[in-house]
Amino acid sequence: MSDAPSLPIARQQSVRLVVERLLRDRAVSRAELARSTGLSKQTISEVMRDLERDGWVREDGQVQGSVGRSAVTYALRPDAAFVLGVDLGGTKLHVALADLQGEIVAESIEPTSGDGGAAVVAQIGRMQESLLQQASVPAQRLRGGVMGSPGIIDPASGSIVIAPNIPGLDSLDVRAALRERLGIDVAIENDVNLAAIGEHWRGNSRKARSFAFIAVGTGIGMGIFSDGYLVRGARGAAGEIAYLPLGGDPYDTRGLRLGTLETAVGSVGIVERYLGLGGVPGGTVRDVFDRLDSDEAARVAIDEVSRILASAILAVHCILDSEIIIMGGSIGVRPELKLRIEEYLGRCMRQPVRIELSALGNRATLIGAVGSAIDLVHRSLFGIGRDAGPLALPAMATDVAA
Amino acid sequence: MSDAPSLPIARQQSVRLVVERLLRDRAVSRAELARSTGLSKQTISEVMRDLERDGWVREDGQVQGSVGRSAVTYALRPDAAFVLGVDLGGTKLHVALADLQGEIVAESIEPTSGDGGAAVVAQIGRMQESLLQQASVPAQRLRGGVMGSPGIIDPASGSIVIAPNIPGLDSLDVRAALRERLGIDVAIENDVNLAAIGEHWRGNSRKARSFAFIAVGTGIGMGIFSDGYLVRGARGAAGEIAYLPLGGDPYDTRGLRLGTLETAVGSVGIVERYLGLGGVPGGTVRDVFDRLDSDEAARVAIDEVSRILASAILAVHCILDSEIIIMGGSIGVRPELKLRIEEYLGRCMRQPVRIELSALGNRATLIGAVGSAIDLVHRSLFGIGRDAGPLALPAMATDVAA
DNA sequence: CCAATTTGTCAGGACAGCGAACTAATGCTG
DNA sequence: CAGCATTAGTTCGCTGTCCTGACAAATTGG
Repeated sequence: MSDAPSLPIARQQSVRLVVERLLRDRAVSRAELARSTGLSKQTISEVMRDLERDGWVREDGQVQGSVGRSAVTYALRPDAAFVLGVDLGGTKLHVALADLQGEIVAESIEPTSGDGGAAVVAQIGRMQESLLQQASVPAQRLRGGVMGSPGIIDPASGSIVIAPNIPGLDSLDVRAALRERLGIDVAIENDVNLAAIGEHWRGNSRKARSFAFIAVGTGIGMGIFSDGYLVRGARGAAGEIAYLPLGGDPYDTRGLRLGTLETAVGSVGIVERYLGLGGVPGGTVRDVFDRLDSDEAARVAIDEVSRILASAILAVHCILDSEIIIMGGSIGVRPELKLRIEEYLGRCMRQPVRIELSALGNRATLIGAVGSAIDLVHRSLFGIGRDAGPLALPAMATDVAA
Repeated sequence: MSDAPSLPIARQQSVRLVVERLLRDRAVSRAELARSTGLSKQTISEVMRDLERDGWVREDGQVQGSVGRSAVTYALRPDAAFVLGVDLGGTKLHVALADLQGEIVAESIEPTSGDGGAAVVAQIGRMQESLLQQASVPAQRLRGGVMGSPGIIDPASGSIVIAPNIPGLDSLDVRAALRERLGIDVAIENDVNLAAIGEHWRGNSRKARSFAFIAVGTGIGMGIFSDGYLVRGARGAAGEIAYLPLGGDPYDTRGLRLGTLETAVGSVGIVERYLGLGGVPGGTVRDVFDRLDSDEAARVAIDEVSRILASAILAVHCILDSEIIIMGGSIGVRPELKLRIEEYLGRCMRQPVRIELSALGNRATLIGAVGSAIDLVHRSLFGIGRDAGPLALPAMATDVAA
C-alpha cells in the first residue's frame, strides 16, 4: 500500500520481479531469488527487508542445501490481504472472503433480496461485515473484490449494461455503490466468464491456455479463454451462444427474441421437446433425465439435445480452436449428456475436441471471482502484468508458465 | 542493435517509452516527450542524443508554439531498418521490401515455383536480393520478415503444420531454411490471419479492437482479433470456419472431409448450387454474379449463399461479439453479396453487426506481413510490449489508444 | 577440527534520473 | 523597439538504486 505510489520505478520493478517469483513458488530463499531474478544479493536483501517490514512476506522455514550454509526461505503472507468474491444470482447471493492464497476463510449464502439494486448492494455490505467479523479480519485488510452477475458487462467501464434477473441493477452505478458501501474497489464480470476463470484457476482447464466453458441450465452461455486471456468482445457480449443459429430457424421471430440455440436446448426447450415426443407432462428437466432408461420420449429428447449441443460445440471449436471444452451449469454437468455429445462429436469431427465436466460445479463463479480478485489485488499492489487489462489473468498465481 | 543487450534496465525502459511515443506521432519535440513520458527533460535529451547518434531518429522540422521558443521535433528514421513481407500463395509469390514506416520501397510478384518447399525458399531468396538491389538497401539494414501462407501454423514453434498447396513445405523446417537463406528471422503466419492484421493496420478495421476478417474465395477462412490481439487457438487453427455446421448436414461424410460451410459457399459449391437450380453450365462464380440481374437461377443461388453466410456471421458474432466484420477474398468482396448478407442479418439480429468490405483486397496478406514484420522489429530492437506474444500487435504503430 | 561451500552483510563506486537554476529563443504588448 | 512572459533546452549537484568485491556466518563432509 504505502510503497506502490511513492517508490521509484527501478525499485518497483525489483519488487515486482521478487513478488512474481514468490507467487510461483511458495517458499524461496534470498539466494535463490537473486539467481532467478538476476538481481544482486544485496538488492534482494533490501527488497525483502522492506517487504517483511510492511507485512507482505515472512520467514517460512529453512532449506538444507547439500553443502554450505542453510538458507532462510521467505513466503508471501497469505493473511497480508483479503479479498471478497461475490456470486450474484437471480435467486441466491453467495459471498466469500478469501486470503491471498485463495483459501476461503468465511462464506455465506442468502436468498437474493427482491427489492432491487440498492437493496442488493446493502445486502452484500451486511454479508461482508458479518464475514469479516466471523473470520476476525480487520476491515482495512480487505483490499478488493470481484462480483459475478448474469448479463452483459461493459468491458470499458466495468458497469452492468443488461441485468436480466435483478430489477434496477442496470440503472444503478453498481460499481460506485459497492465502493461506497464496502470501502473497496469491486470489479464486475459476467458470471459465466468468472466460472471460466474459476475452472482455469482451480478446475479442469488449469493447463489449457485456450478453452471454452459452456454453461447449460435455464439458459446457455459461454466463457472463452484464448492464449490465457479472457475474451470479452467489443461490448462484453462474447460467448452469448444463446443466439447461435443452431437447433432451429434463426429467422424465426422467437429465436430472434430468446435465442435460437437457447430455445432449443435450454431447460424450457428440453421439457417442451420431451412433451412434444409424447412424454409425461408435469415434470422438470431433472425428471426427463431420470427417465432416460425407461422412457423412449426422454431418450429421444436428450438425444436430440445432445446432437444440437454437439453441433454448437463444433461451431465453437471451428472458430476458437479450443484445447478443451468444459461443460457446466445444472444441465451441462450431467454425464449422460456428455456421453451422448461425445458420440455425436465423433461423427462430425476428425479429431473430436476434449470434453470435460466442470470440476467446481455451482461454485465455479464464486471461485473465479475470488481468483480474479486476488489477481487484481496483486496487480494493484505490485503492478504485476500491468500491460494486461483487468481480469486478463495472464500472470495468475497458479500460472506455471515462465 | 548494439544498445539493447548492454544498456542497463532503467535506460532501456526510458528508451522504450520514448520510442513508443515516437511510433504514435511522427514528429515530437523533446519537451513534449518529457511531458508525455513523465521523464525529466535531461533524461530525454540524453536518450535522444544516443538514439540520434545510433541513427534511429533524426531532427524533423520545428514547431511553433503559440508563444515561447520554438521546439525542434524528432522523428524515427524510416530508413533505419527494413523488413520483408511475403505472401506465399499456391499460384503466386508476392514479396515486398518496406521501411519502418511501412512504406513499400520495392515489391515483386512471381508464379510460385512448383518444385516444392526448398525451391520456394530459394526463390524467395532470389527475390529478396533483387529487391534489396533495386531499392539500394544494404543487406544488413534488413532486420526481419514475416511470411503468410495458407494452412495451419503451430503457434508455439511457428512452423507450418499443414500446407495444402505447396508440396513438401510441411516436412521442411521452413523457418530455419529461410533464416539460413535470407539471413534474417522470418515469422510464419496463416495468410488469413495476416490479412486480418493488414486490415487492422491499414484497412477498414483500424479502430476496432475486436473484429473478424472473413475471406470467401475458393475456400473460406477467418482471422480474429479480440481486444487488439490476434486469436490463434490451441493449435493455430482458430478461424477455420470451413467446418462450421451451417449450410448442410455436419454429419454428412462430405462435410466431414471438406467442411460443411465451405462445401456450401466455396466457389465450387456456388457453381454447383447454380447448376442445381437450372443455371447455364460451363461458367465460373464470376459468371454467376454477372448474371444476377438476368438469370433467376443465379439470383436464387447467390441469395441462398448470402443467407448461409449471414447465419455464419451471426454464429461468429454470437461467439466473439466483434465490433465489425470485414469481408475479403475474391467472392467476399463483392458488393452484391454484402447487400444481401446485410438484408438477412437485419432479419436475424436485433442489432445487426457492421459489415465492411476489405480495403486492401488481394494485398491484405502482404500488407499484414509487412505490418507484423515492422512490429516484430520494433519489439526486438526496443523491447516494446515484450509481454505480448509474437504478432500480437498491441503496440502497433497506428494504435492510437493510450 | 578443518576445508569447502553456500548464505548473507558491509563497504565503495557507477550511473540513471530528478530538481533547480540558468541560458536561449520566440511572441505579445505597450 | 524594448521589455516581459513563455517555452525549449542545458548545466550542475544531489538522491537513490544497483552492482562488484570483500568479508563474516553457518553448515556439511572428511
